[in-house]
Amino acid sequence: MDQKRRGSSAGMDGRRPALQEAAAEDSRATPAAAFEALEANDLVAQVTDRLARAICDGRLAPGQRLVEAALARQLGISRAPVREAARRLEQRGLLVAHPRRGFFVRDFSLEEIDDLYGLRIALERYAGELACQRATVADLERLENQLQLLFRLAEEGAVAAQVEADLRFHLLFCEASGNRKLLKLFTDIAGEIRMIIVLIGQLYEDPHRIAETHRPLIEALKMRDTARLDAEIDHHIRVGWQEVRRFFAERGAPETRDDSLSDEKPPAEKGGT
Amino acid sequence: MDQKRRGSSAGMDGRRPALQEAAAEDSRATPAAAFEALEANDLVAQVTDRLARAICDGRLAPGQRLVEAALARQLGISRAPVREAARRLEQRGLLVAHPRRGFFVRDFSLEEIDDLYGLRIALERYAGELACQRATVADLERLENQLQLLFRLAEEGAVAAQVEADLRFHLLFCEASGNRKLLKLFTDIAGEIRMIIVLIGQLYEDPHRIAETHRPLIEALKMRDTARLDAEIDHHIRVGWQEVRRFFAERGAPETRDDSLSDEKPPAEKGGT
DNA sequence: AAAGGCTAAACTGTCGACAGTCGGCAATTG
DNA sequence: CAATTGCCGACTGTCGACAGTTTAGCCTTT
Repeated sequence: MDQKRRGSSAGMDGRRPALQEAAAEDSRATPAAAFEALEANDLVAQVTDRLARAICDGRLAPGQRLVEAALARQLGISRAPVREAARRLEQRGLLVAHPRRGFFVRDFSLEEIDDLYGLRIALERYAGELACQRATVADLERLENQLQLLFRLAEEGAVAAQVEADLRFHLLFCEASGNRKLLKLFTDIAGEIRMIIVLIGQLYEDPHRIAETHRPLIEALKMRDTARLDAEIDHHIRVGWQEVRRFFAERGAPETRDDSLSDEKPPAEKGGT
Repeated sequence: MDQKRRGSSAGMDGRRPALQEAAAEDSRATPAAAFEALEANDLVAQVTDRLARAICDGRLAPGQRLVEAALARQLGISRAPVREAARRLEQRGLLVAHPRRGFFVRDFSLEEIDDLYGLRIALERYAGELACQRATVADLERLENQLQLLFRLAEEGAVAAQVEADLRFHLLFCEASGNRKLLKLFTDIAGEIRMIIVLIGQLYEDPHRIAETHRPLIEALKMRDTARLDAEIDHHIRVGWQEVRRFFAERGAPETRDDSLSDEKPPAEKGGT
């Protein structure tokens, strides 16, 4: 009876990153179909988005507890949507759920970071391999543009934006692979990477050089040189990995509640995402 | 320290008249799959488990719709846990959620199968690489035992059990990599693979030979021969992939609602999981 | 003053109730 | 007779309410 205004404090905000929002499937009647499909009332999506942003912006510190009821109240909605949103963020790796105790903002141990980056390399290398076979001119163009964007942001000193653009560059790469499942997995991983980078606090020492390190990737892809692209990707990511590792080594390692084995260490150098 | 809880809640009198007559009248949505009511704690986990089993056992056909309320009634619980379980299965790839329309049992298009297997190769190769560096004697032993189990089940002609054991063998492999995140991702993928295999209906033509194809993997790992292991894994999986592909090619391709690009085709031969 | 036990407060897991939405069937129209 | 619009029923998205569990703080005991 009181389907109250969900605008108290939880209005509806803008859209988010979405790569290629394909929503065209209804081409039946309505000739002048020029209306964009609106999907406003999706509380879960909105909450998910907000929380994700808050976490990645560092407004919510790692390890911090999230109380469903409190959040729900702040947003002016019930617990159901909040709960659902939290679940989604959990699967994306931004939150962890402790049964009967609720959700906590994800914190990363050094081991987890290594696991993540190692996996990232494996996935991106595969993406590169596929992209070499399948990438379309449109894909290449998008990548080129993204590269230009990286340079522009570097000039402007827009660090946060550059981190975002950097990640997006890699997503475009995965997209060019044509393997949807791969893109999906990588998207989640990118989310975790983003969080790690933000946690560390800007590590971009030389924005322009960072942007530069992406050029070889496109070059190799353009030449359809699988072997070289493979090597470039491996190197590119390892550089960032070792940079992250350096900053994280001194930071605290959270709950590493059981055994563990770690080896794999990235080479040396310094770099971007 | 958490065994006795929840003394039949619901209301105050603690009675729950639902359930018994549930299946009788309901013959519309969620048909044949007659689930028995459950009663304990952690409902979500139980429901998740049951549904997963039902799906993998083929009791729930691909594309079939799952109605929250109906399921909840059959299980004698409310919709909340069912909903949550469904969400989990969605992220595991066994269900797909259509906004406002509910959950449907996952169906695979040929493209999705290709994406999946391609990804699987990438992941298992990485797992193999790591395992070569880190696998402990205990890991090797577990793998050996699992291999023996495969042979035993082959002898007994326990096809279903062998499929399960086969998948587990590969999981052990990932476990030996020591990369937890990798293991997690692969576990989900294995779930989808399992579903595909079951959908196809037993494809094990020569159980013993299938078991045999796993031996080279252990051999290479024992020798810590990364390159060879890499090649073996690639080959091993591609064999299964092409087998699956053959069976699936004639089957129907479900809703592939958008564009798509597909290339990647596995070599020839025939094989197991 | 520190350790242990007890009580109250804070939360999560579940439930049952609604309202709005989606899909299909049926009456209507040309 | 086929296409279109309106209506009806079936379901999902949300909500508010409880019960049992876990956590935190206070009091008692050694």
